[in-house]
Amino acid sequence: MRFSRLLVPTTKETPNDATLASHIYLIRGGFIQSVGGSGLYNFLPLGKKVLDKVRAVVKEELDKVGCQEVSLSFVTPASLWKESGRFEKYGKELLRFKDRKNNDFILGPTHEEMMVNLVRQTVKSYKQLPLNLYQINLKFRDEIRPRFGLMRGREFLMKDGYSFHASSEDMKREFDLMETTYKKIFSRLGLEFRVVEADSGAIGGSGSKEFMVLADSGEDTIVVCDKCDYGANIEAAVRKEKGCEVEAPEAIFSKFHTPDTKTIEALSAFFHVDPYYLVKTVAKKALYDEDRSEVVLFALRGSDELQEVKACNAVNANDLVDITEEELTEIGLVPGYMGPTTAPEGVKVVYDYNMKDADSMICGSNEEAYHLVGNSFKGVDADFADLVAVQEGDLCSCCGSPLRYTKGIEAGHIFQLGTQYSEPLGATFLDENGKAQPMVMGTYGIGVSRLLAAIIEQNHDDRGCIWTKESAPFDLQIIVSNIKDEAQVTLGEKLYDSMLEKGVDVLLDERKDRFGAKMKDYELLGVPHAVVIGKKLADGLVEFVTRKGMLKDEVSVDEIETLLKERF
RNA sequence: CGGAGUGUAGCGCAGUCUGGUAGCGCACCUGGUUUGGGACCAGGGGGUCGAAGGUUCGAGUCCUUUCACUCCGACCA
Repeated sequence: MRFSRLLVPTTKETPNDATLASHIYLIRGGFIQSVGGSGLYNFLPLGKKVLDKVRAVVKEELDKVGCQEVSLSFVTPASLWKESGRFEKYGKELLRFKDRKNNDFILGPTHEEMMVNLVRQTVKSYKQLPLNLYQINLKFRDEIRPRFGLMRGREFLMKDGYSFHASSEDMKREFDLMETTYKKIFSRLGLEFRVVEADSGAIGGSGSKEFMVLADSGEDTIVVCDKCDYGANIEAAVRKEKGCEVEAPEAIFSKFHTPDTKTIEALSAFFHVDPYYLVKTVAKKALYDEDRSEVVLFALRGSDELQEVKACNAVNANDLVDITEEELTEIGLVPGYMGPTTAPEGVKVVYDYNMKDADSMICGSNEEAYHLVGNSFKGVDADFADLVAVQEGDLCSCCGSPLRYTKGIEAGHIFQLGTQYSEPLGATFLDENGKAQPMVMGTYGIGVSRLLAAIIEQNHDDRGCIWTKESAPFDLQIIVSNIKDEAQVTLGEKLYDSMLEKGVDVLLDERKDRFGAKMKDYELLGVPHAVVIGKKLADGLVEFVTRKGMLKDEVSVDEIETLLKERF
């Protein structure tokens, strides 16, 4: 491609709404263009090229392990979503609309229903299983707050795959195969990533793993162990049971006057007791289907923090929301002095596992200015669940080393779904005995357009993008410094032709602009390598440039063509 | 959804307080000079000032309503 013919509107100015490096450089480099609508982008020629390259890597690796690509209709009849129950459940992220006949439709935010529908119409026998179908198509999610350019857009390109099996064991096998395949994909794209345990969220299912591209700008906090392989999203992270070096306070059960002692810190100071021996009671309102809600108290050790996603899962709620002090008072709870043992009738209490058999605990009395000391939870019959947010420095449950936090961009997520879609949607097959069974499913996603952002988050400097080998919009850029210099032009054209002939995707910068402008554009676009043909041509030299680090090697004119032929 | 802010040329912004000819930089077009780090000179094109209503002789500017977008938070495969 000739630069003079390429539509790449590079700019010197940073768009005012962009804060993330990937957002800034993708726009300044003319890869994408804001549509004006929130979270919507056009892909310009260069952006489309990169997108296609990433997409090709994904497709290649999936096809290699027997996955088959399909393309499902983006506009989806709502009837399918009503069948699965998600038409009501999915919430405002689901864009609903009507056609001219007043029928309900949605724009697909994910395609479990569509794929199950496809399969239930075509697969009838165990002999046709297993099956792994995927598509790389647009998704639309009407996000509350789209941001960060391609990182969290409303319309985005996603690879979504679905596998169908006759047994859970076979589904597990495919799940592991997908994990391996995803690792290959992210490695080929040159990404530094980590596979972590994850919460399954709205998609549901049992085991799920996320593929986190490591970047400080990532929106997810992940907990990792440096000694072993353990890694988990904070929403799902577990730790080795925590003890306390300080001895338990000795006290017989009694009520204690504790005025103005409403926080864990204050309580700890008041009694000179480690927070480990205090009960933290967090009240939340749990929301369920059909506007049903209930107040739940979550009780955990004062040294721990509540992890809301875990808490939400513990009560099978759709969502947890905060409660105001007024609401608390109304149902008979005393803010600052709540305790799990004295909760009013009808208020559900869930204990964290670390509270099991806890002894010598101090907790609220649910009476203004009083706490209860000397509580024992030995043998208490109650609801227990994992509720704690793993902290930095907590110990790894696998190897006992300290855990640490890091930030990641969720680029892929794989789920063991089971039969939660196949059953309600009636996707069954006949087994060897001629008996109808629901298919066991897995589902696997990769945020393809988000990957562009992730690649740049991990690979950029203060001058622009640095694309990795398999994601780069071009393999090589040839820069003719001064097009008035005939010798430079001749050599540039010759190298260009020879690279084209070899099948190298090469960009020839033969614009009239000055050297500085061309280099700025080169740095902004981030093609991995360039040949600069400039003033030193008079001495028989050109420069071979590596974008990463902007390394420049002088190469003699006689050797450059050979060198390029070897490298590309 | 709560808090804050912004809408003026393709992009980045000034002008609004104190009403009176629509401005600047980048980009774009023409001509010329220039060519190793985003050149220079001269000339030029491009605007329903987010929308609707109101006040006024006169509104980008004042008043009312409304829409959109952005940021922080909450939220989120």
